[in-house]
Amino acid sequence: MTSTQTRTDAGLANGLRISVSRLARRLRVERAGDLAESGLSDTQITVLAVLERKIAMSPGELAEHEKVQPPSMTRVITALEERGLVQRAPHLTDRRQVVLTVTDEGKRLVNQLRRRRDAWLAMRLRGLTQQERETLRAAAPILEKLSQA
Amino acid sequence: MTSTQTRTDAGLANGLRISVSRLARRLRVERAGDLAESGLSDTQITVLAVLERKIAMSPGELAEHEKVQPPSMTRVITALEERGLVQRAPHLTDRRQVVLTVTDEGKRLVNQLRRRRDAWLAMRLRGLTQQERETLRAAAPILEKLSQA
DNA sequence: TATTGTTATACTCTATAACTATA
DNA sequence: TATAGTTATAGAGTATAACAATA
Repeated sequence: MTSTQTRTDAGLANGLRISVSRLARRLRVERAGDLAESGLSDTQITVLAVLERKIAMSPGELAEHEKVQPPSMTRVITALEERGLVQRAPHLTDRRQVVLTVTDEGKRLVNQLRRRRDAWLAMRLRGLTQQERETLRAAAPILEKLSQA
Repeated sequence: MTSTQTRTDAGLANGLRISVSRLARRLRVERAGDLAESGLSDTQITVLAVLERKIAMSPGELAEHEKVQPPSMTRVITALEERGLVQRAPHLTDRRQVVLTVTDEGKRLVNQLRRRRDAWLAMRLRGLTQQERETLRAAAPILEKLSQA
């Protein structure tokens, strides 16, 4: 299975899809420990991380961004707020809207989780040759581009 | 975000983790349509695909492979059997065990889903330069290696 | 009348605990 | 007594429908 044919373009699509999906799955499994330890669900962590980067989003924007329905996002936000990780505040001009921001404690947690997630992969990367790391360095932005709309 | 620092080794881990996770997520979203259309859940499709490649596995082996508990796998298998996609048969020597095989209809469905999943990525790959595709061709087996234990 | 967000409720998937059959 | 699988039951997460407040 490791040597999936990637010579043809169709073969490349198949091989790349499998290897990317498999590594992503492994990354998820590796962070499962942190997930359990933090007591937050997968979506909760993702939302917290999004908010930490792009500040002051509304629940509606977040729901669309994360491809979940608004009521589901309400529950996620409520859970995060009860843990003191995010804060709801009224919108300045439109009082129907809610503005969300990450608390200092939320920021601390996000950065802690982020570092831990990178740690596993960084360790595995050290087991590669210099040449292989160069290849991945070149591939990363291309993978990023592929995922964009 | 696209130009995540990948120059340092720590930066590479972070950039690679993000790009791989994001593309995998995109691949999941893109196949969500097929998933809904087939009426099968994510795990059901995965199990069917595993069985189609490595024939005659037992429920217990599958549960371990997919990192779910045995009762969960029982439900997955039952659902697939009711759809006529897999078949349960008694083990030849140990009558406690169950042997699973994919039916012809199951094989047809797996191959159909597989082709459709590759189609989206193949289309995106055609939008890259020849040079970029070469880089990904070189990267795929390295990503595969990273995900191995 | 349209929108933003929430509450009420139901469904899907997975887990733990208890049980049956076989080794 | 241990193992393979199943049944019974509960919990987590998300969805749809109905509702409240504001534009």
